[in-house]
Amino acid sequence: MRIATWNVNSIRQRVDHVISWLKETAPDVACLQEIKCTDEAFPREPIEALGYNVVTHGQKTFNGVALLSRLPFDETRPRLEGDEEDVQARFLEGIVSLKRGVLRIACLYLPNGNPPETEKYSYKLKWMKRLADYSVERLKTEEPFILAGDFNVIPAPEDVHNPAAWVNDALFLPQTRQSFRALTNLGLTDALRAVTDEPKRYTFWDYQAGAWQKNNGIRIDHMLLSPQASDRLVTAGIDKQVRAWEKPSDHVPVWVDLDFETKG
DNA sequence: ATGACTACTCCCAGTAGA
Repeated sequence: MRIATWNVNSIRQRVDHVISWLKETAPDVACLQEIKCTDEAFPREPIEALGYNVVTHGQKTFNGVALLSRLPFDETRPRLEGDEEDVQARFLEGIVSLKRGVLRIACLYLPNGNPPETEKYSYKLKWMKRLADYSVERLKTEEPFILAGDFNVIPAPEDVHNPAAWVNDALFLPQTRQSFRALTNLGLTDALRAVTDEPKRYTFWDYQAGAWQKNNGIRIDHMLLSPQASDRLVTAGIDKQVRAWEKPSDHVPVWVDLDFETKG
């Protein structure tokens, strides 16, 4: 089965792209970030028409995440535990049943954190700690799960065109990368890096200054697999081609193929 | 280089993104 993630930078601007991409890549489950609208405003009909169940956790103007699944959801839950005061719509998990057992998919939009000397950065680091705490709890179940989304983390120098330009940025600061490694050190696998060491496998190119044309990109959209999901990893990829479409998102989709049997 | 581009919003100049 195929699981994918994509920061669409406004679902209302990008619904035609999402429809074309769903037909092309045909994920069983897709995680969307930055839908930038309320649940009521989400254009669910054209997506449901392709056979997807749609669950959203949106808010006006900013953030917002959605889960699309061809398999029915046993359960879905918005919000990352660990801070009742956090009202930003950045997390939505869903559970689907497989032929044997279940698979949990967490769709996340991790805070950007810039500028680093402000509370935006401390919010990012706290959010990453909450994500680690969440992962520790889920790992105890020994059931397969996936953290999929826009992590706003450049894990390593080979994941950025010009590392020197990013050394003081919240996406690449040592403490940010350390917090990302804290996740992988728990036993979660960076799916793309499990299948290739190739540098420059980017998922984001800025709209400005011809970044796409110069391949001035960064790899910040990731899929982290629990041990029981990683055991089933067949391959992973990046749908780079959508960045060349007309009026694109600045991010492109990332996906994994997992050898799980589905029901029916 | 206080830039560049895109999308949001009390509909338009200000904010946010990365």
